[in-house]
Amino acid sequence: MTEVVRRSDRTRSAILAAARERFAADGFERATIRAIAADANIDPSMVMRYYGNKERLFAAAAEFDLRLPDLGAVPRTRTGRVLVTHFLDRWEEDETLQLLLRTASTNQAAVERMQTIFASQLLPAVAALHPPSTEPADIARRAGLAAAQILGLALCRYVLRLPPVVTMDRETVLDWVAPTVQRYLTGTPGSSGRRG
Amino acid sequence: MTEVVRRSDRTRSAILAAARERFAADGFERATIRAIAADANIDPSMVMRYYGNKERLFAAAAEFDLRLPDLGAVPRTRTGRVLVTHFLDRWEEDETLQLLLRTASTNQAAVERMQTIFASQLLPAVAALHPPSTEPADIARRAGLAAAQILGLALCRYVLRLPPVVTMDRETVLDWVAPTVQRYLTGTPGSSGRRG
DNA sequence: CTTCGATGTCAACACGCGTTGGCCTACACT
DNA sequence: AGTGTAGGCCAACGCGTGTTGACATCGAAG
Repeated sequence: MTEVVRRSDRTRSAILAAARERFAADGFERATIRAIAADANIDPSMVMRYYGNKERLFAAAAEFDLRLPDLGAVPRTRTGRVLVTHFLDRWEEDETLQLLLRTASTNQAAVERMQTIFASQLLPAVAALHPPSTEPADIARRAGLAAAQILGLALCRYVLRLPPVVTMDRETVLDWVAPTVQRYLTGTPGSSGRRG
Repeated sequence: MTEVVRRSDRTRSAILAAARERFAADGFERATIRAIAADANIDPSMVMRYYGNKERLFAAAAEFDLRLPDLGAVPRTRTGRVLVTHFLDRWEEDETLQLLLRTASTNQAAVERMQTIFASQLLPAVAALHPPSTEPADIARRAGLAAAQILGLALCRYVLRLPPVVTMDRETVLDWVAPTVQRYLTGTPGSSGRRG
């Protein structure tokens, strides 16, 4: 079974790239099959041929891997900084995260994708920071709080474009936000962050 | 000039209430004039008569006042807790905030409304915590960070419905998030919160 | 009682959408 | 050269939308 490169593969990926761009920019409803097809320089009916319908095209475009590092392998006091840095990178190199954030407000499929990514990618990464005996609810809460902070930052920076949040350079963001995430991951409610 | 109560006022406000509900639940595009009119038990053309078009109806439905307390009047170490408490109340008693959060992802008007609310309501409230000589950029950054944390919490709790964030009771949320906001408002990047 | 504006209904328009099916074209294989 | 098939285009469908204008009804003022 050698992998044959079909001629259609180029078209398929052109459609997917255009779809990601349009969905990220306009959301699910306002991104039209016609516009996506035009961006990919093909006929709208091709989109249907390859992806069946708009929903399935969206599902394909919303496929996403956070590629989280192994948080257990970095110094415990630096996990917050590492995680926030990683997310900033990911936001800026792959528009799929913006796509999900934009569409999740109106699209149930996107919400479910977000929930899945949270449960299957972020949660295990946070769990790696704590002994197996730790209460699952504790770990889940920590992951949820970290997600809230990180997604809120992305929302204000990339979607709402609140001027002061857009202007802040990477280092400033890290200096302020990393300690917060650090506390959520390994600290206690009132404290600044260090704990066993 | 006595205020005359027109018979149409009931209809107007019925439309507005239905519009808020639909926009909050479905977003701008999927909330249809027909559905809103049906909820208000009137004809779709009435909506046009009273609000002109869908955009203006949305603008009317998205009118919002945060009703922020005077942060200068509460003990300095409790501003974080007060602010987060106030937002939790506001989220739950007035669906307009959810409406804005949901629609801002796809609707430019909602984005601008959010930016305006930030600049004209949150920013001054934060400014009241600092001497007039404070750098405006510093105040804006603090307000932006607080907004990111609070909106991220709302996003995960009310829109994405991440289970651990939904489950957390009010007190737990406050114990974790209030110190963060406190630090953003009055602390320094690395610290836990107290400063002049 | 008549009149007239405010309030509300009905039917229809034009448009853009997702989606479909038939047709054309190019290329690999015999 | 002939043929089968994958890749691609075109024109059209049915539908729901925002929006419009003509018509009905109510309630107060003359």
